[in-house]
Amino acid sequence: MKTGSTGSRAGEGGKRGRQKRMPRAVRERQMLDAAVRTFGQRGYRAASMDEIAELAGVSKPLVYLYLNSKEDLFTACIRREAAALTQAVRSAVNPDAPADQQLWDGLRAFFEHTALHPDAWAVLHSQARTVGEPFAAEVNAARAEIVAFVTALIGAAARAAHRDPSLPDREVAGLAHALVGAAESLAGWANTEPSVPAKEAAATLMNFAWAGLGDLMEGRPWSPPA
Amino acid sequence: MKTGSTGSRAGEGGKRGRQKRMPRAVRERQMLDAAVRTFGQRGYRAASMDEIAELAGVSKPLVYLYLNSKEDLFTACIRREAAALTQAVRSAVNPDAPADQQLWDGLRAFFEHTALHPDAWAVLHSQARTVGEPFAAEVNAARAEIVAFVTALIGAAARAAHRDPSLPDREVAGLAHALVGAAESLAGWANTEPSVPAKEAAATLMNFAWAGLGDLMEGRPWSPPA
Amino acid sequence: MKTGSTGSRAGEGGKRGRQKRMPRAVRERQMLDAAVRTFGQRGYRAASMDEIAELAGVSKPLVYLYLNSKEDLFTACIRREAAALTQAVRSAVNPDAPADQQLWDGLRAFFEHTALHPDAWAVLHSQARTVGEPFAAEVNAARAEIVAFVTALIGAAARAAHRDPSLPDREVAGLAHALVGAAESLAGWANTEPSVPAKEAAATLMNFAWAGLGDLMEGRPWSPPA
Amino acid sequence: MKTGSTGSRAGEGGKRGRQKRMPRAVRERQMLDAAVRTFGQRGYRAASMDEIAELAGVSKPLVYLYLNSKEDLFTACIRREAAALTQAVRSAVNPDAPADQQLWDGLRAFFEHTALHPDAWAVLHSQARTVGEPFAAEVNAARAEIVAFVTALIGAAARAAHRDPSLPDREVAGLAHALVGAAESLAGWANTEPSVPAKEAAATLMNFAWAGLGDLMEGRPWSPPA
DNA sequence: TATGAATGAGCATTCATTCAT
DNA sequence: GATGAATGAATGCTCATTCAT
Repeated sequence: MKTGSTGSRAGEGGKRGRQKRMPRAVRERQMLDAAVRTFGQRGYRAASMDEIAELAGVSKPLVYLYLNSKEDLFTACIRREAAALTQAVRSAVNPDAPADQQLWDGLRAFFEHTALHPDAWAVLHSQARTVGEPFAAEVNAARAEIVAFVTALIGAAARAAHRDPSLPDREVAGLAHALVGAAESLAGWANTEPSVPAKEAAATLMNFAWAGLGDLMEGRPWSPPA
Repeated sequence: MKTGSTGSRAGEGGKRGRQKRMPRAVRERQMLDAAVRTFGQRGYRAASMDEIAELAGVSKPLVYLYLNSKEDLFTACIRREAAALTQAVRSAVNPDAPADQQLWDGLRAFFEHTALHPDAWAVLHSQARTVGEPFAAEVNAARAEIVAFVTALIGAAARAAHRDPSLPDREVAGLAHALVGAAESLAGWANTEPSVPAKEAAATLMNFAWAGLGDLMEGRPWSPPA
Repeated sequence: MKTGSTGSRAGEGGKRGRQKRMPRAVRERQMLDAAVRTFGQRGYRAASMDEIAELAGVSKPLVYLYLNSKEDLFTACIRREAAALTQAVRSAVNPDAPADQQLWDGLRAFFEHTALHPDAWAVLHSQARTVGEPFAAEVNAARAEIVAFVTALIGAAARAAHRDPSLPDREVAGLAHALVGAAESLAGWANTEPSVPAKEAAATLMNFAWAGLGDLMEGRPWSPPA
Repeated sequence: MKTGSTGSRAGEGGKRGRQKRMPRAVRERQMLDAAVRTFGQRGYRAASMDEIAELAGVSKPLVYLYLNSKEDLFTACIRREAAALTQAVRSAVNPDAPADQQLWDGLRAFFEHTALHPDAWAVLHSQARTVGEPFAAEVNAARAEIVAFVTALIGAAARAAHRDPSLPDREVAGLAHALVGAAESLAGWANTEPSVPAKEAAATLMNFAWAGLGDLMEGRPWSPPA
């Protein structure tokens, strides 16, 4: 809904060619859209402010006036898209549902969101991992938030399963990292290969994560609730 | 002009300052080492040929003489490190062992290798994902090789489990991607957090992948063979 | 559209934030004040119109509306501050007093004024010397006026001393330049070093100028009249 | 002798148009010459690296390779020209001569040097006074060295004149500042007005400084020794 | 085999200045 | 009388790449 996949919104009238005089908030969103797209496709270093400004339909000075610097612009992209993604996942999950249901819902939302906003996903996933850049903290924070979310999910599920003692914390953290990594990888796979729908990707991962390869091989897949 | 018989101290003696006249193969390896290190730490765009040349202890023109261009140099890094990694994994796996043993051995080798060569791993994993760059093909090929390896492994295991019909090919491919992604993510986690040994990372992943979260929660973890 | 009778608090009341609707003369003085301060502290090139406008508490277009361009603004600063300085000096000097008294009074006024308005002095002295800039003429004119004043002073004194032939014009001009330069340098010194009061600076210069180093060394300083 | 007033040294042959492949030291001197000229004529901020590079007959990257940054380049100019000027003055003064002789010799050397290298003098005097710039320290150091030299001279003269107690230190420092300022001002005057030879400027200042205006008016000028 | 010298092209950033309201 | 929105044109600096030796 916000990452500029939708080219030009119809109805604003006429010629195209550099719309003039819009309120700051609108221009800022246009710039962020353009930036997400450019950063997503070229990477942070390779993206040029010229290209972003042009794609946003404004002059470069305006970009600087509103967003300060390339680094700040990128940080703003990260923040916006990370918030959008976590929001999408969070609002798809019912915290009172059983653990596998929660996971299933979250994964579906995740794959749907990443499929819908591939550039945003590229910014978060591929481009942002670069070490040494000053925004590394921002990116890691975003990822850490997701991992923490999953960690809590798994931990709660484990406790709910009456196990005592439950899994050690470090084990749980490791599992969360593994799960998130698997999801990231599958998201890339689903977007690259022609037509792997979000639901199928989610199902594959759910099978993998919940039943385990061992069960799958024995013909005991996990099956979607409800 | 001056035919240097022993003008400068031969061999490794002395202060270190810029060794002269060594065979091409050696020089090339020095350059690749420097390049992997620099690319791994800075990323492709941020790494400068100046820095690489200096770290390699040679002049820039020599780098160009031997390795042609920044792009070619990076491609060479990818190729070398991808080969090293796949070689490490492959040679740890006995194709006649049971599937879970094979997976276990492969994972251990993977985590050990990435822990041992973090810059190489960074080049393969983080830095190389950048789309749009001309070497994307090379990187994808390397990853595809690993995925194919895992795919074959899982496929064989499934067939060996007497299931009929076995899992559909696309499902298997998806599982392989998930597994590889989980491994990649865990490798980053193991290297970042203080002191998660390769073996533990491998065990965590093996548990996750083989037994599944469901089993784990019920207290039925996978246990290492032998 | 809305005819602002007393919509916003009139006069000086309230928080300070951007006073609306004041007479042009007042606004102009605010701008010049801000400009003198900024130019004095940053220099002509380094000062930005943004900073000046902000310091003046108005928007940039207003500055342009009233003062046309950066160059014109700077010229206006020069003119205002040069007039203030010469006025201060002139009005301190009684043209009927003896020459040394006139010089003494003028110097004191000069050092007092520059100590009181360091930014104005910086604009006149340091920042404005830049050759090549289009306002060089204005600055030189201001300085020339002071030199001419001193020249006249010295010339009159010489003639009054019954010397015949009096000092040649060029010699007098040179002396005036020397005296002005010495005063400028001492003004900088007095303002930089901690606590050299204007009066002391004036006395030092008066001694130097009137008695000469030779006399000083022989123990024959000039002593203030009255 | 070193500030590029002399356009192109004859004898290096032929076409002009970007001499190729010269040793680093030579190129560096060319760059400094060009920089002194440009900074002297335009000022620090207004001078562009492009212009300097072009005037030096090299490409901009080479300037950066050899001299690092605009700031460093300017600092190098200051250092070189300050050293040249102080050297010129120092080597003209015989420390065993009487004080007025020393002053006379020093002043002559000063006016000759500044007349010979007007751009260098502009860099030292006009352009460099800008406050807030990072090289202010360098410039002030250079000026402080000259002032210290003059201070020592005056102090020694005072002591040699058997006066007891001699002038207080602060008084001496003030006199030195006044003298240096007068010299600076006269240097500008001598260079601006058509044809005031160095010797005449020196004589004017010497009269002013040594005899004092009072003596001059009474017809008792200082007369050159020897 | 190996390098000091050199550059074309691009990039992030800033600034004085102007519309349209 | 006053301003939010917007830009053309520089400017400092870096980098991959190549000669000439």
